[in-house]
Amino acid sequence: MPRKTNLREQLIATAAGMIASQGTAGLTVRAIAKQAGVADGVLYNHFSDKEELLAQSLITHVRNVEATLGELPEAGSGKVEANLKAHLEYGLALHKAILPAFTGLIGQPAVLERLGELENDSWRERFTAYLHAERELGRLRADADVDSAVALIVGICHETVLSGLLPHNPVTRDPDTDRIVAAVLTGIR
Amino acid sequence: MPRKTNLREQLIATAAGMIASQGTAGLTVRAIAKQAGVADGVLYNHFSDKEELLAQSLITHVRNVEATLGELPEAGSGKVEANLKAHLEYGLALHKAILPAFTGLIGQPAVLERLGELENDSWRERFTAYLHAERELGRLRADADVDSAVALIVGICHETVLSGLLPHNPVTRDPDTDRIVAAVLTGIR
DNA sequence: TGTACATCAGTGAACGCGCGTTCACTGATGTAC
DNA sequence: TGTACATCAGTGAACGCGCGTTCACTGATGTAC
Repeated sequence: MPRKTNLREQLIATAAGMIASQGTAGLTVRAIAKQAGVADGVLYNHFSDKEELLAQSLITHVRNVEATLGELPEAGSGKVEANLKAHLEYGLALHKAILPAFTGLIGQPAVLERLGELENDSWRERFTAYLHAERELGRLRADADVDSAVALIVGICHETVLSGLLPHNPVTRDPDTDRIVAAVLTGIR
Repeated sequence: MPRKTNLREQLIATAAGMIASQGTAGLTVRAIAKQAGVADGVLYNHFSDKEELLAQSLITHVRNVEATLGELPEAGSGKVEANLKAHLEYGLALHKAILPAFTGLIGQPAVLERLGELENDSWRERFTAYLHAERELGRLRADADVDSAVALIVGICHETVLSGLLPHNPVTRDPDTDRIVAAVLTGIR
């Protein structure tokens, strides 16, 4: 095992990896230290407490996930259906990788409050901007309620991931993104 | 304080009330016992362990919430817009009251597995049935993708509640149900 | 180059705490005569 | 009716455990001469 000079970064990377594979629920400082191959107490030489390590690791985790996701399409290029589908699938993949880590922290706002530097729902903002641009280009109805469409699409991302986390559901399949896109574009009446 | 003959029911009612006001995160058996005005250990005379009490209390909590919500409209009656809005507002109120209790348990599947007797997303099922009925009555397009519409509406309920729980969002307003309904009915293109 | 000392990141046993859970005990209530 | 005993729901101090955190100590490394 190569000796890293910067133990702080090593601990963050290790914790981020553990968050990715098992979430934040039940994640202990001892488990992180063992995984990193260092002593239990060493984390307090580099962080004020567990929460600071967790907050930094969450940020790293989110960035790691975003780095694996492709680019989002530009307004005006290609077909609207395909672009909408790409945005939806991006959001689904993003939330599937990220939401479990955050839901495990719902009882502890202290960690979440340290995440200010993580500009949060940047995907949602980009998606909103994309739809506004398409509307101005005339590729969506002039009176289309873009903000509601965003809320619907973002919601289905959360809903899909949450349903998978709460085992009370019989079967949870990923939604058919083609059909969702069609429904949002066309409506049901 | 009136002495209840059935301490088991008293403990469930007390815990359900605490779940309603502060969720399941950080809920301890001592806090429940204190709130109920009984000894710490008495719960083990009536339940096998904390999880059994929690599971029963969750069921009671859900039923309490459902009892406060009004009736859902019947297909064919009134206007579709108003009916959809009523379903959406029902779902929003239901999830706002229920989801926080469940998200606090995401790390502990043991409790959730004891909830089998709670027929779970009965609202979702009724909503799906409602939309199918409206389509057969000709009040929705014959080729309307009802299942996707359900997924979108359910999703926005989860999304709204979750955004309120995760404090990383600047402002979380309840969605404008009229606009959401219009967007789902009409689409954006 | 060799030696003595200072530094300081890293160590891991130990601490305090809160949790779920246990169990010897209490004392009100029911029963037998 | 009165008395002795049995029952048992309820009590709460105590237990074991895992957690985050601390801190006296180690030992490799750098520095001075």
